[in-house]
Amino acid sequence: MAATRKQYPFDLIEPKWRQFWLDNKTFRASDGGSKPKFYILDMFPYPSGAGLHVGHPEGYTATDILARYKRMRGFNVLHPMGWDAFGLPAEQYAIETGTHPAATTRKNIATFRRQIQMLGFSYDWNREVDTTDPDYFKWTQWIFLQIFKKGLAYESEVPVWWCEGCKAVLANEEVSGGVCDRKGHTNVVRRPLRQWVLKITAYADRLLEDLKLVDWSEAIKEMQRNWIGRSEGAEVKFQIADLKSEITVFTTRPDTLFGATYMVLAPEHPLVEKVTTVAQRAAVSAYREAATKKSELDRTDLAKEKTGVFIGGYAINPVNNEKIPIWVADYVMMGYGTGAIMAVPAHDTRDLEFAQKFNLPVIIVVQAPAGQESIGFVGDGVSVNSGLITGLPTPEAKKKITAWLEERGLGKKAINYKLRDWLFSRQRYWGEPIPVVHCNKCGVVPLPESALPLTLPEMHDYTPPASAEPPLAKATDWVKTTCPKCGGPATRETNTMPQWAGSCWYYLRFIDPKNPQAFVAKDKEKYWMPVDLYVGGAEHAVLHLLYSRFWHKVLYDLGHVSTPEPFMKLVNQGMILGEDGQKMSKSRGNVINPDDVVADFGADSFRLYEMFMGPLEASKPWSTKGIEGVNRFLGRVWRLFVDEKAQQDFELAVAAGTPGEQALAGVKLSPAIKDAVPTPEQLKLLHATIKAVTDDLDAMGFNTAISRMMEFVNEATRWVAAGQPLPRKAAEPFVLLLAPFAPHVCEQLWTMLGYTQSLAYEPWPGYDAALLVAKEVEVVLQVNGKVRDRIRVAAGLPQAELEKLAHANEKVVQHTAGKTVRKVVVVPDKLVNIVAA
RNA sequence: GCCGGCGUGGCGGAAUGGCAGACGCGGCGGACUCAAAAUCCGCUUCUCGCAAGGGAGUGGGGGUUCAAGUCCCUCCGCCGGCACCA
Repeated sequence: MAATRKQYPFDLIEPKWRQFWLDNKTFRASDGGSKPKFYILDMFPYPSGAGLHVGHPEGYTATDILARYKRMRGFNVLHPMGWDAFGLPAEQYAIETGTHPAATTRKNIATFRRQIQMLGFSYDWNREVDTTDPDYFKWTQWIFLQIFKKGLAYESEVPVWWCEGCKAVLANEEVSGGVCDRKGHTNVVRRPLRQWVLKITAYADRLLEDLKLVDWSEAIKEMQRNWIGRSEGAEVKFQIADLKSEITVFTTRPDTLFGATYMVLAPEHPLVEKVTTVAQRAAVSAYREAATKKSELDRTDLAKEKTGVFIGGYAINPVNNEKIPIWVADYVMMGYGTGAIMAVPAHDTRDLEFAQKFNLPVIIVVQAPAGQESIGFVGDGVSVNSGLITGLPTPEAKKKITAWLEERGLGKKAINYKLRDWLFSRQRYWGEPIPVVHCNKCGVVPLPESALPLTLPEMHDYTPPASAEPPLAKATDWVKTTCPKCGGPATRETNTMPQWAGSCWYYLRFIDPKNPQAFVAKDKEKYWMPVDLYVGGAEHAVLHLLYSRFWHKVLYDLGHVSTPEPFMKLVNQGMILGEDGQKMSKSRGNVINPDDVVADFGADSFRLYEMFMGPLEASKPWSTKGIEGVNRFLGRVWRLFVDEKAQQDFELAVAAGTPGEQALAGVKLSPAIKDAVPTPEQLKLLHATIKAVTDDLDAMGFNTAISRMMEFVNEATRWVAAGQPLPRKAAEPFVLLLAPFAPHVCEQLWTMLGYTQSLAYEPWPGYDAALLVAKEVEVVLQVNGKVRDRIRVAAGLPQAELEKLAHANEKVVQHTAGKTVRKVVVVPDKLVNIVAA
């Protein structure tokens, strides 16, 4: 590309307008006014050292187009950008090189800001936030204190995932199958550690329930539902034979209680020790030890074959007083329900597999519907062999047996969630310090608000102590403090917050980014919230969105925010793959760098291409040929508008060394653009284009909107080639339509059209529906559903008239000859279908 | 295994149950040019045919309908999520 001629001088146009927008603060949003508000948000990026990736601008371009469109439609638009800048890579880099993470972060942010600004996004840069800025994380800490004071933060000894590779504790969500999600390390082990945990489970029901308030894709809602994993059932107590203890199990199928033929405890279950008989002791301890080791390695590998050991003890089934054996098996997890189950092999796939392997009895207690085998049937049927519930369909049987248990104090209705409390502390340096101290006298004491922000101490050595203590433990001067309550000696908390913390509430700070009195002023919050549209990658479908909804609800309960949900509409952009159709990665060598693309084709082409590739939500491969195509389109637009002679002069001038700005100013409007009256044909095309682009934008159909504009340009080029003028009344609205997509070149064209102000707030063109009504239409004539001819007729012809025309048509006659007409279907202005046999 | 989503030309992708393949890429042909590039114009689902014209066609099979890429059933494949959740 470098050697070939540019389609148009984007290299001069684009920097000029970017500077103009920054200098004039064109996109500053005011916190109020008479216009309706529209808050359109991108998921802010982690500014990595690798710089911007072509995947980032996809969502950013989509939101930018909508932000610009909404401004033109008269909305007061809030469209901000910032940096989710705490995180491990900067800390790793610090460990390797001694560079302070803050310095690395500053540098990376500068790169990201430059690259994002290079694309001409209409962010209100006065609202930029950075999660590592003490003025920002002061409020992250403040919110933590509100959560703490509400009793939703607690300390707990938690067996955590410790990654030997990262030298760091990972959240459950960061480990999959014993492998570290961040870097792919495989040496991840469990160790118990004192941790801060947030009680997100207290909000499980509302997080689930309120999904119906938001306009998100069903797929994402479903993912959240699955993650929360609510299931209704009962807790049932089983007496242990010859012991005073009892085992409580959780089951979703209390109706199958009569079919329970054994019980299983998780290997970690505290009762295992107590119930194991002397004879079984050796076997049980060996099994438990093996299970722990396995769980340290790769749990998913266990999914193959069931294992377990009989522990010697028996339990009494409360419904029929049968003695059933108690086993220990690792297919029961300590972390879910009560860590113990009643096994009903006839109606649970896992129990059946286990029972078959160990020859345990299988008793049918649910009759499957006709034609289905009852053994292994896990759906709803009719209870059999089940005493008082025999003969009842499953839902009623559940209700009745639960009530029966409840009356006798043997059990109760219960609800369980897969969702666990949120492990909130990290043993890292580069995160928000948790603003509490540990006092020997007073215990855990929150810092007073006046002590915020609690900043990180300067350190030279960021390596964690081998003890798995956080690196902050090494900053002894910082750690030593006094208790805010009793004034006695105390130590600071050395854990820091996870990266999720800062991103849990950034959308609120954008509303009031510099407020020193509050995390957000009440009136501004009320004006801007909720976020009308939130766009980001699907990788945050569960965690980020769940955590931030949780914080938002806590703030809502405390009266700090006015809406129960933060994000009204959510859209996930798809991934951009490499030209080979594979995920972009350095190792594959298929990474496209936005800097190169912008240098070759300009930001407008880059934006336009990212939108033209396909639907926003789909994954699609990058194509260099494709971007050449849209670049060509913008070239056609340019040539449609500029005077050919002036363009040649411009090129000569630039070649001769005239400063670009001056040369550009000499480029004049094409003489074909005149104050002429548009022809009916031109008007029709213009209005059809306006309607299509408007409708497509409202539906976020960016790719099809661009197609429509291409069609307009193709047609308009033909007019001009044929010597027709391009009336201003058609040219100007077109520039406005294209402006949200390719703002730089459109601003330039707008200037050439004689305007002295930015087009950013020009009213969006309207269309006249009456102009779209065709006078003549093409009607398809079908015989037995096959197209045989097309005829042009006046629009609005009555059905009988159309039918008559069809019967008279030569081609139709050919295909109906010798047949009897059975039926005729007429769709006015569209088609006639003659059914004949 | 379970839950989502998706299968349309050589490629990216369009199509409120009513003309499948808009738009772009690529390809072919033409104009301009000494020539090339750039640009402009035309053609381009496959197949039979010199043509006129015919036939087939939206992952496979079945169904509903005058009419199905679109709705229903079933199977296959790909992508994403969860994964012994009791």
